Amino acid sequence: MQKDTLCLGLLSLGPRSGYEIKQMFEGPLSDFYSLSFGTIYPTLNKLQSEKYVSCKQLSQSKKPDKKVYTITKKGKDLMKENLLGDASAYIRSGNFGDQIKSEFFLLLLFAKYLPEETLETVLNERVLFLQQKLEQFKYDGPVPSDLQALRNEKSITFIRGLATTLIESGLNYMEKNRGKLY
Amino acid sequence: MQKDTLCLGLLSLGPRSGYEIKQMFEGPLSDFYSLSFGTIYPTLNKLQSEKYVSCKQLSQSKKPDKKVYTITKKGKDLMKENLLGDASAYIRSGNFGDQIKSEFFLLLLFAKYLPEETLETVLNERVLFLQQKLEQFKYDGPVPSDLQALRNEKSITFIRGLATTLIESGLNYMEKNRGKLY
DNA sequence: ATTATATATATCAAACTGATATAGATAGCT
DNA sequence: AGCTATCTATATCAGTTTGATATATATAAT
Repeated sequence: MQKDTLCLGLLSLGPRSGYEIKQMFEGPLSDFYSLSFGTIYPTLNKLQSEKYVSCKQLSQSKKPDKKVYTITKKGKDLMKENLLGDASAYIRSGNFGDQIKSEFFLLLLFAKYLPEETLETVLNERVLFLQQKLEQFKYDGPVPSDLQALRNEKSITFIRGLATTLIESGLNYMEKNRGKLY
Repeated sequence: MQKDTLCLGLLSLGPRSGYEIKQMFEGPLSDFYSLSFGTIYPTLNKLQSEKYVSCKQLSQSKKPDKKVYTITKKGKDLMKENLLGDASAYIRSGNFGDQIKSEFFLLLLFAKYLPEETLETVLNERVLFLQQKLEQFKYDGPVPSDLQALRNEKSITFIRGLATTLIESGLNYMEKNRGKLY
């Protein structure tokens, strides 16, 4: 997805600063996508200069100033147009679409070059790690207020449920079939 | 995973040209990882100049010349060293690890901006697409001989099985819960 | 006092991709 | 025979993106 469309989409959930957009990528979106500051800040500047977002400079008492961006009518129109135009391309992506870029799968591919006890440790730690992920996805407690907007999206509920299901069946498969790697 | 380690790993399965390594990424590895020609060719040149691989220029009668690379003892040692050293980092990656980069999940996140009939089409096509993927992973027929080496790896059997399981439970979830998106 | 951490924006070298260039061969169509 | 398309094969490069670093202020912990 174009960085422009993505930033507009996140701003459509409510006004935010670049730093806060990054926090979304590191929090609730961290398993699905990310953009770096090096992409976010130039994108917001470009969107502002082309009037897709407006910007208010806020002086905060105990924190540095921040620039809060709000999506404009023009920006919402562009976002909708881009989503519609590119929807068909996104059907074939990620999490069994084109690419997963899984370093873990690559490591398994070359598992025969690891000492057996290393492989054992690796698989044990992977299981632990996935169990932790599962807890994270299942956790329904309070989140920082500026992230609650995301949490409340119907689509986030759907995606969290899907992620939970996928991790559970992956864990199950690993526990039943890890013997095949030796 | 470092491109060096990855290329050495693929060459450890048998001597290959840069073009043939790319074919692996576009064939049996396409759902898990990829590198472009712009990365593969410079990497092979660097590995050769540092004696991690040797190179034979082959004149072919009906095709362009090709450079076939073979991993050396020094190269195999480096590969094993790197795999061991980085193994713990790869435990927390992809397919529920750090990042999926799923354009499809992003599209769902903004599903409310799509007309209802578009969303319906998108979900239907995603189901069809995943069903096709499932067939691909289940297919056990003949593959080009230079890719058979990969197919025969124990780890590939494990990973294909895992992918099949994940797609199946993902499909199942989507069919049962798609109503939650409207 | 010092170190660590958090908020906040900005920049940049290094890495990587996607596209394009080059070149010989084959295959199908008219 | 000529034309277009596609495949094998290597190479290069502009444009994009990341990961790291710089800058600045403030709080919390040791």
